[in-house]
Amino acid sequence: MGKRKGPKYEQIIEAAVDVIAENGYYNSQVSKIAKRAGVADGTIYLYFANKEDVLISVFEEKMGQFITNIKDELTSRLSVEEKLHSLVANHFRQLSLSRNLAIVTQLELRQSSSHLRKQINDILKEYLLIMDGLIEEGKATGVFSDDLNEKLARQMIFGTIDEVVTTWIMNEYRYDLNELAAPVASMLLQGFGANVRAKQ
Amino acid sequence: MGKRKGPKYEQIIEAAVDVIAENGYYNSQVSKIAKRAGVADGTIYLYFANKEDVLISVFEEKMGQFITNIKDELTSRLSVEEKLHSLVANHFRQLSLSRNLAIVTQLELRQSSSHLRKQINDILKEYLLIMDGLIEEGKATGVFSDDLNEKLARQMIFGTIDEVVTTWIMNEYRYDLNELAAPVASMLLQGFGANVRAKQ
Amino acid sequence: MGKRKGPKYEQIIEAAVDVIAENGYYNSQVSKIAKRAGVADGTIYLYFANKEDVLISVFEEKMGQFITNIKDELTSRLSVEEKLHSLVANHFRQLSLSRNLAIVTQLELRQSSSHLRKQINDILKEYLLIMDGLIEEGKATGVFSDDLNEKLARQMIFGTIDEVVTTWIMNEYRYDLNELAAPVASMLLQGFGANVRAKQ
Amino acid sequence: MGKRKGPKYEQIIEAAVDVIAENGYYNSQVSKIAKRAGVADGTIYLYFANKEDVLISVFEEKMGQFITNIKDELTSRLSVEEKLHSLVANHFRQLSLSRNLAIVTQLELRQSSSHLRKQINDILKEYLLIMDGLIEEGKATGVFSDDLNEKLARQMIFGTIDEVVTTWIMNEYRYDLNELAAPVASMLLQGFGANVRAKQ
DNA sequence: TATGAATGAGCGTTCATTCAT
DNA sequence: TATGAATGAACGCTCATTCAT
Repeated sequence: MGKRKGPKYEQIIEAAVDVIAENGYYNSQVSKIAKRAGVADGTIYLYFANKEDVLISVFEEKMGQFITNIKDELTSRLSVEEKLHSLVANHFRQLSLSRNLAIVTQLELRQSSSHLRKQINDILKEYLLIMDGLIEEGKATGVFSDDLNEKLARQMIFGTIDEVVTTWIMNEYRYDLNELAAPVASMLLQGFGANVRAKQ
Repeated sequence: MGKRKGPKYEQIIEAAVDVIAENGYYNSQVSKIAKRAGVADGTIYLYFANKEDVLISVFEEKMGQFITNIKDELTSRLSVEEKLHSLVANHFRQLSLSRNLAIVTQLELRQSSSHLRKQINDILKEYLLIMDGLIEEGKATGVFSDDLNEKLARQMIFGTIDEVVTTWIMNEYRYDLNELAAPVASMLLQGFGANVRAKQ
Repeated sequence: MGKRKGPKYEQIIEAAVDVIAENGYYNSQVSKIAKRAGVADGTIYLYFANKEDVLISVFEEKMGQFITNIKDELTSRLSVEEKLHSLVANHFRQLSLSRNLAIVTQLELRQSSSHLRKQINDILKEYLLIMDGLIEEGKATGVFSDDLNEKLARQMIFGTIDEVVTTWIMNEYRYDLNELAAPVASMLLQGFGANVRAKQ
Repeated sequence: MGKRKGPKYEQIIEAAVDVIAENGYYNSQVSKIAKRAGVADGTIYLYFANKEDVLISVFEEKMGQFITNIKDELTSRLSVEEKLHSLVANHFRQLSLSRNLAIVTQLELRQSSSHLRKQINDILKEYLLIMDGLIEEGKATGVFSDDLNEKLARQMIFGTIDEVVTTWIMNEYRYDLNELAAPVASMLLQGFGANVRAKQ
């Protein structure tokens, strides 16, 4: 169990995302995922320890790539303001491009047991660390207020981004999520004490 | 079914909150709630249509009072800044006072089926409308930027508050949530273009 | 329990017939019968030992009157042929007049446990004895064949009448059951060796 | 669900007949049938859609063979009188050979919901059509009266056979059902106007 | 007598997981 | 590796019956 290799592993992950997005978390039986992946039910257990392991792996794989993409853009030499905007824009862009992934991470996977969600949070930690670094840099460079509470600032970034994406899904993608990156980043920066009047 | 009265109704609601907080949403069987409430399984069905109805009622009852409390404080003649601070502080205070309720609303109830969450959203709508009113007032009185995106602003308020509370729970209440109301409100106001330097 | 008196007893019996006819045997809960009878659930148990007792009593009361009616007409001085015709006609007439009773005795009560049906059979015994007497008389008077198997003859009478009524109900009363009394009696008599050519 | 194959399907059908015959229709839980069949509860649902489907299938399988057997004998070149006798004798013989089946079809399955009984009736229809054909032939060949009501005649055949079998079961098989075929057929034929004195 | 709120045993069905092939 | 038939524990809900008032 837990041997990660071969194309089957990927097939199952992809199938899980699609099945969960289409049927909802609690209608996503192992047998349904197996069928969609084109493998037998039992095969799932050759690649994953159990159903929960499949779901965690979905998040791991997908969020791993997600975070890598965001990191990649941040390494370039950008101002803090540009970095925050880049992070938000990248976050929105990636979820815009894969609505199934958006549904799964924003809605369906949150229905999982609190135990599973703790593990998901661990995976998210790397993403949060990126935000932490960004805030630190903002303060160090004098762009953000000295008295800014860093932890709260990060929670504000994540909470806002998260809520904006969720609302977009709940509104059935009726507007372009990408267009919200600029105003969202602007509000956040302003909240942190950066002078962004000009940008808005 | 669905006759709301007597002490049993309240007992069941309270039992449900405790059981869900302690066992998690998907480990909260009807029989467990009944036992905790000190009634027979069947008695649940004299007061509620089904299990889902119990959960919706938990949210209705608790959120109803929650929102009423927040509204009550807002009717006083306060500035927009004071109102936003009051809202955040009140939100944090109420959840500080009932950790089980906090767990249930922030973590466990989100595991419910999307069908149930839609109903929960309807209840939340009233809360969101309060926020909308506040933002409108802020723009009308010139406290907030003219070009503030109202929808996004509300999502920022809700997303931030929500994330702050969730993080507090995930950190096992290791700090005082109430002390975060002022900085959170301040960051939000600043994000909306209000001049709040002095207050912080 | 089992005190048979007062108008409530009758009310409950009547309510049971109606409720069973309208809802079917397995949708006829005690509470439904009580509501229809205009009494509390618990009151049923002041007049009947349990639900099964209600059902047996329905059959007892209704079949008792049913059989009495048939007996009354048979005491008159009629020929065997006339008596058989009278029995069939009377049977059909009574069920024609109360379709709810017909549904209950022909369809719904047969869904009861085999235990209950044994008791129903005991009640029917009196009716069967009437038929037995009739057949005996037919043989004694030479109207029926000497070698007629009396038990079988009775089963033929009952089985035929029963099936004709059931078929009539299954066909939703689309024809007049009463008009079938003459041909049915005629077939039976002929089957028993009576010369009924002229009558048909 | 509903995949009919392998020995398990047969096992479950046979187990159902035995369990129903021994415990009565409403004491025949799925778990009891599964245990008797030597399979897990869940296995039932690999072969049948639900409990009702098991019961319908019992009737389908058993009645299907029952009717086929009767048909097979009727295709031979027999007189109408012989055919009717054959039908009755065959009916009696088959139920004599499987008392559990007799109990199930005559007593227990009649307790099923009217919905289920409608489906059972559909299966029986083929049997009734055989009887219809027989009666028609009787009239066409002048064996039966010209003025015989065909519908009633069929109800007489079915009602009589049915009642004779039921009575035999209620009398706990104390006599040989097969011996009743001749007199029953004779009575029926005579009732239809056939000259059968000689045969009896 | 009469009430009706409360009881709790009982059951059909699902689905994650196993294992013989 | 891969299969998929088989497993059986688990749970929401109903309803006949009781009993305090």
